Amino acid sequence: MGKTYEQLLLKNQLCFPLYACGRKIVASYTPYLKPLGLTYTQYIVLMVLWENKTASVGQLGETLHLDAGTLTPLLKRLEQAGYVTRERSKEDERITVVTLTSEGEKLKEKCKDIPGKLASEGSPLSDKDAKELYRLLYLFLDGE
Amino acid sequence: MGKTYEQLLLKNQLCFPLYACGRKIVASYTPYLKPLGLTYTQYIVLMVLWENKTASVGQLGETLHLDAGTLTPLLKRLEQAGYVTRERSKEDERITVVTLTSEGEKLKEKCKDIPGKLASEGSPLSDKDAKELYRLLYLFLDGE
DNA sequence: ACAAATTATATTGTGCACAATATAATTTGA
DNA sequence: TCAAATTATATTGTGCACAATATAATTTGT
Repeated sequence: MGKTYEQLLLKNQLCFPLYACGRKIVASYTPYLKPLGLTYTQYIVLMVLWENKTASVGQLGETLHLDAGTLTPLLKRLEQAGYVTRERSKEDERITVVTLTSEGEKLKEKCKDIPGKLASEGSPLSDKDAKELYRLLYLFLDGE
Repeated sequence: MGKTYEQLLLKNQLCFPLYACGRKIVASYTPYLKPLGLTYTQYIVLMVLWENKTASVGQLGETLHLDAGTLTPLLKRLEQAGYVTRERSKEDERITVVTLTSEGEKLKEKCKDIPGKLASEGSPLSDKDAKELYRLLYLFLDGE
């Protein structure tokens, strides 16, 4: 194996574990979300709304790094399920305002123990390592 | 905001940056892969084959943490493009053996500079941070 | 004021990603 | 030995994820 190709080895790249960890996160939440009829992406959209009650499609996209092509159909499904409403802003009709319903608010109570349950499954990371991982991930996300 | 809900805050969770970084990795490779007609997942499948020339669907899945539902159609597309062949093993006909073609081998040459180009875009991480991130990600992946 | 540029969202199309199920080949055990 | 269990892959169906494009509303510049 020539030196030239060394960096093409899976084990020498940061990209693969990042990609794999991203999918592992979704997989680890799924057993807790599926009984509630939620996907992971729907869950993090709801997390934003549990903090703010209301948000535009654009604000959700900026917060979660997702585009309208992902959010529009997802929000329609959440609307169909009765967890949010979608209506055009009166001030600026280009904007679609997403608002949590009382049913959506109730879901917060059902979800509040999920992070704790996942933590108690025994994370392979110590508190110190988790903090460091958190720092490095945000450095990677926000940097450049 | 009651203490009970604190752990539901996006900013307090490790899951979101992991999920977002996974997608950012795919997005950062895409500009280099798309001109070659490849997706990121196809690229990492080819990386395994560039190392081994041949692999079963199951071996690819174990290495990349992907299941047959993802791999079968992806491999059919790579076969269609002429980069791999798929045939049942003579010894055990349950196994589908995926083999790199000479066209697939040629792609390795075209891809060998991609990691370097991405690195030169200016990673927000120092070498030391990148090493530490690598360690923590594999701890998270392999642990438990 | 009003045409051009910009902004915000929606739509369309392709390709993952994975759960659930199906199918065929191989292995195991009474 | 041969039925039951296991293994490896394929198929089906749902839901992202995102590029490319479309559309309608708003802003900008002259």
